[in-house]
Amino acid sequence: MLDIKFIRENQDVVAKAIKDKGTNPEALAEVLSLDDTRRRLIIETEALRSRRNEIADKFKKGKDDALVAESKQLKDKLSKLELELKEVEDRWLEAMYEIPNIPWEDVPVGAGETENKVVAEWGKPKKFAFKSKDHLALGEALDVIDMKRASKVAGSRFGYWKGGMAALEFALVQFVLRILTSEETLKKIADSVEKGYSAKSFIPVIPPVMIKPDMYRKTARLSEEDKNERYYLQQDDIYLIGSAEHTLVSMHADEVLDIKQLPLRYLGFSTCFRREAGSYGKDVKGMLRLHQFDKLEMESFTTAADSFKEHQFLIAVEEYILQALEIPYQKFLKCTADIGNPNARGVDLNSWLPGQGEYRETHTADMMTDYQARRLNIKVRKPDGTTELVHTNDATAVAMSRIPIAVMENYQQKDGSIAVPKVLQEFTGFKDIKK
RNA sequence: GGAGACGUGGCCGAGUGGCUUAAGGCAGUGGAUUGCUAAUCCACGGGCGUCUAAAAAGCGCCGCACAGGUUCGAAUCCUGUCGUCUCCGCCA
Repeated sequence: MLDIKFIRENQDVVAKAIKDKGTNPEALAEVLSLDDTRRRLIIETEALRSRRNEIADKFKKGKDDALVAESKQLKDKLSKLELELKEVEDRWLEAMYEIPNIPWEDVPVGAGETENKVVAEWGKPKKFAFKSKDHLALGEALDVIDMKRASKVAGSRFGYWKGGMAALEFALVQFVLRILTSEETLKKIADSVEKGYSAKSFIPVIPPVMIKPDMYRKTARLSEEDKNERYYLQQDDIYLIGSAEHTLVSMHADEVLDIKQLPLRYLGFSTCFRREAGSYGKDVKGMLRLHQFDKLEMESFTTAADSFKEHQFLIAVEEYILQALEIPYQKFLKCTADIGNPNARGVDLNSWLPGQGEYRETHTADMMTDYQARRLNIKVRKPDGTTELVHTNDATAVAMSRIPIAVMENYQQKDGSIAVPKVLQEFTGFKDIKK
């Protein structure tokens, strides 16, 4: 959510953001008109309350029947006004959620995914001296993927990872955990962003995978559109998370953080749940798009001054991981329509998947500025004693079905076996996944 | 799932219907004083509205888990919800 004062004073900026992001064009006018009504009602109710307090004060000296009558009358008027005010405020808040975050200055204006800009490329697609296969063919032959039985048991878009590939996931977890808790490694990465930038370790977290509706709303990840994508457990009025981000960012709701704690970095490991309601017919083959996958997610809380650097830092971490795994990728600066409502900026890394013959999204980094923090009410106390909203950043460390797929397809060998990337071998304890 | 206790500011903690402008303490920030440090003293401390070009100051309203209710008046009484703790039950 944006600051209403900012919206009032910068209507042209907000209107441009709405246009560039392609969100509801009515929202701005609605917010402003509801805001006018809201403030008018506030003034009226406060006048009545003020008079009521005045009367109550006089009763300290003695009772007065005329004043009792007046006060009773005030109460009637007040309860009507307060009801009206609450309705207007609810509607205003709904409209406020529809106003998107303002895109950062370097975000390209564009109407969809195809207008994202490639800003960097690392590695080259490998040429195989034999006929390469996709992960499903490889996995079924090696008996490390079983989608047929998953479909019998759970339905479409589920899979079993088995044997060597299940072990590979645990190896990836340990590998990433080691990098993100090593200040020595992080220092190199942080210095690449800006000499001397904080190399503070990430705190590993295993967060809840369920979240209350109200809290979900406040993370700006439960818009009407988002709801189609979420699993909701009616019996318990609770949602399954789509990413660890959702329960990590809300962890500090209604808190005032000490500036010495910042940057506060978490590495969350969780299963992620997605209905994939809008993706019928897309990626139906294989493990690329599932209802359920595990993910290591980075989440940072920083001051406003550091948030852009932190965003770059998280991207640098993502790149470090892909480079260590020797997976070729392209780096995209996402355009206004593709970054999403709460983002000020977004960067994707698309990894080369030989079996698909294309680069596919494996990482995403979101810069949220104070958009999430405002509704979650997360602040930081600055050295001068005042408080300001924190800025939040989130980014993928490793998304499990996609990186394992990238490993399978990039590391496949002529005999159909899969070589384990060097950096993972100490964690798997084996060098190949064979029949 | 059952029984009980509890939920007050950044933190601790008093407050059982109007003497509360939420006491007092700790931490923080600004200032005064003092060779330095420490100590002492004073002030400030959340949100919204109003005023303002913007702010500050001022004024008003709200704020004692959340939502309702009773009352001229609620942190205080009542109801519901959520959460925490203790015990019992169930359970990996």
